[in-house]
Amino acid sequence: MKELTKQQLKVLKSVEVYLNKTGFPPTRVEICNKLGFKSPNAAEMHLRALEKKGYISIKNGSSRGISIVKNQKVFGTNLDQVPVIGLVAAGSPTLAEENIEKRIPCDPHMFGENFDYFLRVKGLSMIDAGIHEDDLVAIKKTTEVKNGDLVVVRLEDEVTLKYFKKDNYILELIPANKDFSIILNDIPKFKKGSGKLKIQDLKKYIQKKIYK
Amino acid sequence: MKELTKQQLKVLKSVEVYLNKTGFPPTRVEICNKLGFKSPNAAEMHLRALEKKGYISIKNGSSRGISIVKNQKVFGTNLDQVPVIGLVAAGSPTLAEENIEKRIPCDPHMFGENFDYFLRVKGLSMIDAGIHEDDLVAIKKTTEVKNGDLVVVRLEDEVTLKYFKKDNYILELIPANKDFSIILNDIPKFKKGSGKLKIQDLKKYIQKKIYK
DNA sequence: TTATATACTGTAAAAATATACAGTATAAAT
DNA sequence: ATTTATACTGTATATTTTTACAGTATATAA
Repeated sequence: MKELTKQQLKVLKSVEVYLNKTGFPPTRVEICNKLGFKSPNAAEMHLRALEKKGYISIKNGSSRGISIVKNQKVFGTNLDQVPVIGLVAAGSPTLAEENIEKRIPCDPHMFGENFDYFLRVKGLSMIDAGIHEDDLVAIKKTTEVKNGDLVVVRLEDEVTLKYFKKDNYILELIPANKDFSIILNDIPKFKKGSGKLKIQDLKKYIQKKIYK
Repeated sequence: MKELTKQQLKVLKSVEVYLNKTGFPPTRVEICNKLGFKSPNAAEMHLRALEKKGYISIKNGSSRGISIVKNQKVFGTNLDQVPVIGLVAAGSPTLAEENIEKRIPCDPHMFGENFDYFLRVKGLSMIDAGIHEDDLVAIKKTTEVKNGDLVVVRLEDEVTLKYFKKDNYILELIPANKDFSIILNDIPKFKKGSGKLKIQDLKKYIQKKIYK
């Protein structure tokens, strides 16, 4: 993404503000009024510069035909390639090449917050959470885990999704299927650095049955 | 929120679609082209009706000056009270007062199309569709049922959710749980006016686990 | 010194657009 | 039988808007 001049940034910001306030884009003259320009051509030239640099797109001949370009994906080429990792036990779901099932071109902000990869769900252990076999779950790496969060857990060689709950000295990892039993662990056995339990990732947004 | 006519809803949807696609609102003529109207005044009148009913706002004299009014709930006061009905067999889910579990203040257009009430799901019969016990399902009354639609079915005194499928003389009501068997019916047994089977409602949008 | 890029003013014309007015048609309500 | 609401067509016009063209001014780079 090319650098913007001070004035171009001003124009871009004023377009965004106008859009947020009114729900539709401004005209050249409206931009001029806002920024103190006296000629509509001032706005026009800044807009064309913003278009050339990929920050906005302009529909020629159309009034207010300005739209903010979110992800400067001209051909879908520079969409992020988000890796898909199978939840098939045996080792933690790392982003190492051998674990990557495939890559899906999509926007890592599609659920608002950023995420790092997709996990493909195997088995029926998450059925009560509305997550079914072959669903893709968007995973975000983090170190902050709250009670109730859905986390990716590796226990020995098994990798699963569990709800996280910690009350003082008791750590519970609750599956989302009533047919499965609750795994309940003493915290000392799995305390920080023990290497036995790793809460590696945290998940908030679920992507259901796309890209089979 | 006042009710919309079929055509007004079409216009509202087309504005939303245009906005999502382009980032700015359509002109009257563009709406006409999309919906097959031949006079810009057709769009104009629908837009003014939508404005009067509070679904959009229009900046007079401004090109493309349409914006979608998101939630006109300043205090949540003028939100519709949508009834919740328990799916507990024994009689069809009518809107009669004795069947209404409670009322939830919310926008009947929260899923785009209008709907009439919420149905609270009991049992596990819809688990494969991602619908779980105590989920609320938004129901829309209609007489148009297509194959694959999820419908509310009353059979004698039992009320359930089923997928609708009709091929010539065979009517299938398919549950969304592999553990349940498929009910398959000859159409003559349940033909129009027999009183045995009533496909009363049709459902397209699922509201999951809000307002417990 | 001479380009070259940025940043405008000022004007004007062509095209896009909103919007008013005059009708027609149909179904439902009174 | 008459009104009322919905749902348009068709035309026309004033206004909005884009956009091209001709300039001016200033700072920076070659």
